[in-house]
Amino acid sequence: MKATEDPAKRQRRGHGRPTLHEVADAAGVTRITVSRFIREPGKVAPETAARIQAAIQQTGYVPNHQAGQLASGASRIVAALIPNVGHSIFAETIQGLTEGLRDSGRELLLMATGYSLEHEESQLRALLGWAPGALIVTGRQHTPAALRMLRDAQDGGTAVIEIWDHPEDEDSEDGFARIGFDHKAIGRTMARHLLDQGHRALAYVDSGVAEDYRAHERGEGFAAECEARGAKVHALTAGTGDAFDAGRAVLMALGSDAKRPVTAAAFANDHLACGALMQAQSLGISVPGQLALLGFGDFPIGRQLLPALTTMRPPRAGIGQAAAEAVLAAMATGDEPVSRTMPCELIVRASTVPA
Amino acid sequence: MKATEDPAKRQRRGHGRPTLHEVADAAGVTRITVSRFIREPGKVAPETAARIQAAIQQTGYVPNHQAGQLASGASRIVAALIPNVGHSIFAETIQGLTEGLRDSGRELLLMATGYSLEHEESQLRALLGWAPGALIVTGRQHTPAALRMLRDAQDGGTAVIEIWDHPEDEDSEDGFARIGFDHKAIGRTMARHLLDQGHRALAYVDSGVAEDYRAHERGEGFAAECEARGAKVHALTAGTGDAFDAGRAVLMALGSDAKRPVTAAAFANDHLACGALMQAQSLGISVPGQLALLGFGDFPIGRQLLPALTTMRPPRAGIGQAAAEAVLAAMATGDEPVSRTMPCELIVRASTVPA
DNA sequence: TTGAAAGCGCTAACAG
DNA sequence: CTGTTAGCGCTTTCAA
Repeated sequence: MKATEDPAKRQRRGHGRPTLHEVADAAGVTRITVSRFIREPGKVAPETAARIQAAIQQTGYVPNHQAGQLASGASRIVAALIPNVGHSIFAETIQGLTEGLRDSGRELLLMATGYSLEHEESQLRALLGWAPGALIVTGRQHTPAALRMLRDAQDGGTAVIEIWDHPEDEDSEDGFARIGFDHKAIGRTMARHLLDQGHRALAYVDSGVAEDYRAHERGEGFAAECEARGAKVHALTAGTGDAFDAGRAVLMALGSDAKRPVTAAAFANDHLACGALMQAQSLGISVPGQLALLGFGDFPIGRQLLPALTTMRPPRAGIGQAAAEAVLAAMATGDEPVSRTMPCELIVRASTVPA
Repeated sequence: MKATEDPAKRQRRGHGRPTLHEVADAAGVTRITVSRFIREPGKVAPETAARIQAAIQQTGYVPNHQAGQLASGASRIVAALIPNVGHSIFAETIQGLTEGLRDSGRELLLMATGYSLEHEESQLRALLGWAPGALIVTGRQHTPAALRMLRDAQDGGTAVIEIWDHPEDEDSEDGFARIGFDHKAIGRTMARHLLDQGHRALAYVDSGVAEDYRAHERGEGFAAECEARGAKVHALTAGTGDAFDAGRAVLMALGSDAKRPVTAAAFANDHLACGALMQAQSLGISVPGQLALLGFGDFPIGRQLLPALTTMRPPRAGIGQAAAEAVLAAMATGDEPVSRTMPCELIVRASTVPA
């Protein structure tokens, strides 16, 4: 037994921070009254409230959410699984999420899957341990075990949402709310735009990230539309390093292959397209005269180049905000969150349509 | 008393998920044995382990971290406060953080402050409620209340780290470990590079984000070095919209002001500098002949332009990884985390040095 | 308006 | 190797 029987920190376990009990002592009430004051200040007598308020200030009390959540069973946590937090497209979605959650009294628990379904599964397990009130996952592809966890969570009252993917066909329903758009349909839109300009020999340049199935699906839609209209499509895949460089490399490949007299190319994202555009400029290839270029994502740089890049504008931050709204509503009402289609807009600029 | 005495879900409160107790029943042992199996599988007899493993599978048990942390007092949470999650510079830091934390059994609780110290304070309060084992905040400027919370947390054994700022002078020590670099010194380096090229009339274009004091400090260092070497410095501030556009606008302002015969300009970030560079191209201003341009951040686009942009390369993801390592080490040993200078590298390209 | 009793799900300490 | 006892800090009835 230590001689240091300092009354302020005589706890045996715990983390030594002030608890409700110490605030209550300092205010001359019991713990429950302090607890009430924190949650429903109106239900406490003004004088008591003042004393408690002072005691909180004086002790520097910070409520312990773990204990609170454990006791109440209500969860304040919103957990999100994102492929890559550093990628500008998802970064803005997360920013939208954090903004949408701000001042809602909810906290965001975030993990990056690195586009790996296996990581997603293990991280989902870790996340579920926090008994989140809501779960936001990217896309609709999951391992069987992850799917089961998501279903169990939803059955247990957790709001589950899949973002960045919302196919139009009923066949792909999996019982979870979705916020996003149909990537195949977007691929079709991209093809349609180019076909309407009269192109008959096109290319789709896919992302080098093998697990980015959404980019692949845009390619499928693109190819389907081309074929439906009797045009030729070539499928390429970009490299994985710097996206601008990868785009430049793709353009070289496209140009050096005499068997591919492509007059228009669509890309999995704007960075690839911008790289190709800059390389075309270096090579003196006229855009869109000799080659039309179409991107996806509407990254700021695309607007700055000459010619400016035609692209699809997805609601990057909007998806995050919509997801925040949806889970907040679901957590408030107890209902399941509702799906929402967030449309993607075609931004026509000079890289596909001559001035 | 309800008639529905379904043995599987007869709990009164709680969230209805299976608990240790149900796993234990299914495995024919007591809760503590299951708990042990989960934390230290080696300390359980192989046969028992197998039965427990099966019971976990069968029940779909997920450990409740809130309860675990509450009981053990040990925290698995790493909380981080970042100005803007969507900004590419911080997005990569977060990505570095999540990667550094992966498979460590820690979870990242993330909040964005929007560059506001008031937000930081209130979010810090919310974060502290989770009794995080580590706290990562951006920069060394905090409100007095936030500072007190950080100190209290550190005194209570929480690992606290400030990232993206690590001044060299002792005067600015505040007792927290820091991972980053000295922004004033970087500003000096930037100026030195331009001064060494013979420039005598320079400009520093500051960020339009008023609260980004780190960009301001780079400007201070820049100005100090210029003045020390008897050169003239003009201070400008960029607009707040699209950074490329803001950079373009700055270049127009610079060019149209006859009283400012500036021959070199440094920018708070690469996007501003790239905007200015592209605008110079549009206007036929020769870079670096008539005007040398210097950025900060080493964003990928800077390498692609012609001339390529000279810039400072900060360890964007590296800071996140280093922070992860530092807090993991501190949480493991119980010591305070250690500071680390992450150097920033000058990348000389053609926008300041003619080929 | 305030308090007492009970318990959320888990783990530390000590036995056996 | 396994179990018992006690309790983490808070909130929910229900009662005063």
